[in-house]
Amino acid sequence: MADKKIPKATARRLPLYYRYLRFLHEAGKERVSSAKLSEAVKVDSATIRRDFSYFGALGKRGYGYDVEALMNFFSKTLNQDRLTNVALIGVGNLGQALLNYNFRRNNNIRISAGFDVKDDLIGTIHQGVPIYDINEMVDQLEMQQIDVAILTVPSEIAQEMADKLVKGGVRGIMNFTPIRVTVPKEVRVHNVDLTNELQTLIYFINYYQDFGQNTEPEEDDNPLNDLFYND
Amino acid sequence: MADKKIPKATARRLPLYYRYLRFLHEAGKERVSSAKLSEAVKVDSATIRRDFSYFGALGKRGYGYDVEALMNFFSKTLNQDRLTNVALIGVGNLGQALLNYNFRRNNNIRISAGFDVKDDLIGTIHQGVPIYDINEMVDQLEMQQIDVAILTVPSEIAQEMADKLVKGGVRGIMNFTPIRVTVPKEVRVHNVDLTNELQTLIYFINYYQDFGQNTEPEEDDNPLNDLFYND
DNA sequence: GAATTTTATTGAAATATTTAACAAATTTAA
DNA sequence: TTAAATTTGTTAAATATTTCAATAAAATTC
Repeated sequence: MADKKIPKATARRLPLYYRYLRFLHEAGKERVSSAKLSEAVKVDSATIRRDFSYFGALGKRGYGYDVEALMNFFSKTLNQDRLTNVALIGVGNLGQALLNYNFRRNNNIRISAGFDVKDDLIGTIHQGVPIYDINEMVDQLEMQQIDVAILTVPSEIAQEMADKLVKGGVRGIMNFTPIRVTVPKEVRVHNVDLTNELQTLIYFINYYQDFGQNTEPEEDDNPLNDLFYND
Repeated sequence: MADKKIPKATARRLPLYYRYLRFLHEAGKERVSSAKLSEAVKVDSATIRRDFSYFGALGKRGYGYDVEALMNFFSKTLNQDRLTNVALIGVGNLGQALLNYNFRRNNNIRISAGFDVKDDLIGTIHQGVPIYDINEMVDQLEMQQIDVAILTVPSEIAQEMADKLVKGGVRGIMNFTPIRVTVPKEVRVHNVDLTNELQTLIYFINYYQDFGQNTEPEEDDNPLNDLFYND
């Protein structure tokens, strides 16, 4: 692995590259260029080459990239060569949808334990995943050595649950609650805030009509392309 | 008021500010400082002040910001002063969870129509939302003047559905499929890729910890950079 | 009412990220 | 075999974003 610092923006794109490489591999493709990749993942080809270059020279000039080799490289880089167990905290509405979602299908990630407070859920098995009492959470997390959790509980108990997760040794939290939880700096939190997403989208379509991703042939110059927000 | 362009990074944080202002208002608070806000939303106070300043002088020196006034300002800015109807394309696993999710509770956003191919869904009402045949989609979108859609269909038909959405006049798409759809540049797509999220999280906890980069002040992290790839 | 404190605003500096440009390596075609 | 075409890797430039520092205004305290 490269000993240079990987920019966060680059890190966030890696799964995207990885997924498309898997697709190409499955389709029997042996080589791919940054230009072709760019088309599929909608990231500028210069950015792709720049991203790859942080990891060293992965391609060949005049040739492109070897699909299988690159796929394997990213598989390792993304820890997809070993199974990652994930805990689901809160088996409610969204939680159950995520259980069904089945991350494992194309990935070495699976939800291996669920936790809830509801008596009628505790002790049951959903989609093959056992649901435990939240009181057992710290113990179970330690015992099962789980270090990633998905947090889908009511806002009111989000921080409390985050504290328990930290106590249980979890190092990464995917937080679906709108609360920005406080955790020690060595624990990583990714927030997925669906309401925020929608509001931002609505804001953008009203004020930034020009910046949508465009991959279609450029129409002629649109004065809106330099629209400024005035109010 | 400022006639400067609002940075996208700023725009993405607006809903976060808005939500916390609503909370403060409900709690009867009349004023708030950028420092206090910073604590709750986990964004550096300097960034908050800078963000606000793009919209003009919203606060008072030595005092802070008037909660109600600021809340109302953002309400307008985020179009929360009028109802936004959203279409749900694909009433499956995740789709139904989103129907239950009920964006409307604290927001002027509601899913007002669902679309699917399954006969047993078509014609039914879920959470008060009528489900239509996907063949009626273009017509219904036009008739109901819906301009935002949530896309939760199987990958294979993601592009096809996106095309229909565009034809129906939709200007914003929240895309839960892993496919990066191609749309005209005036249509905005926000990608929410749950598998990507998890993989990135796993990458971060493994890679960035090994390299000791977890001491950055940003550890609580700028949550809003996590989701979007299409900028 | 003067002194002190708080805190927004603003411009500038520091970081981070994306895009552009192009030499070097390789492949392909003639 | 050689010339043309392709495509990477990398440096530099351009953008975008965040953070810092200086200042000024308002509010509070004494």
